[in-house]
Amino acid sequence: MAPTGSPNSPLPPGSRRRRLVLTPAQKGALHAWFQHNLYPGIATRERLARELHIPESRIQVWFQNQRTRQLRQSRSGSGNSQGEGPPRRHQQPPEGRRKRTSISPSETSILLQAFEKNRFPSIATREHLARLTGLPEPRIQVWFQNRRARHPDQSRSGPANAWVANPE
DNA sequence: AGACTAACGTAATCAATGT
DNA sequence: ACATTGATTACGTTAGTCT
Repeated sequence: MAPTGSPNSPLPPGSRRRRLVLTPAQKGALHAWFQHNLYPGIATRERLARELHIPESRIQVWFQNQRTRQLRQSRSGSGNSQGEGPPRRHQQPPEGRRKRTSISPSETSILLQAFEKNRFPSIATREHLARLTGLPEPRIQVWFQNRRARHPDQSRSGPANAWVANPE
């Protein structure tokens, strides 16, 4: 039983974006920047994206993963209690964030419909929605993350339902 | 087969914007 | 002041690459 197949597939195949393979040159450049700043702002990330020919969202994820890697290595490596940088937040003036994306009511309506059908859209679906709305796919991914966090599956036999009772 | 790591998830929080 | 919601963080998990 349970031949080659997994007992259950939490995620349909092809739901993730294709994993990209970084060249040694790209990794080198990223590591170099990481040394200078663990928290690059949108301007730096966009510049790196242009120079390395990597989507900005992938740069952002690389820095996220890299911070975790370094912290993990710092800890388990040895009884290092000081010297290396503890999770010191940006000591330099923090670089600017991405400008808040404004999502129009009609765009929200499109995303909302998709959300009701599937709270975990595949990369193909997210890209489709990006075309429909004209919004960048990474913004759509974040939109779904925020939506899931703030609108838990209400079809659960939970509390007597106190959500938006619509006053008036 | 196991190490490494990009992609992705949640939870908490920061922060812009509108009322 | 406060509610809403987009953006970012830490950290754990999933799954593709490489040895």
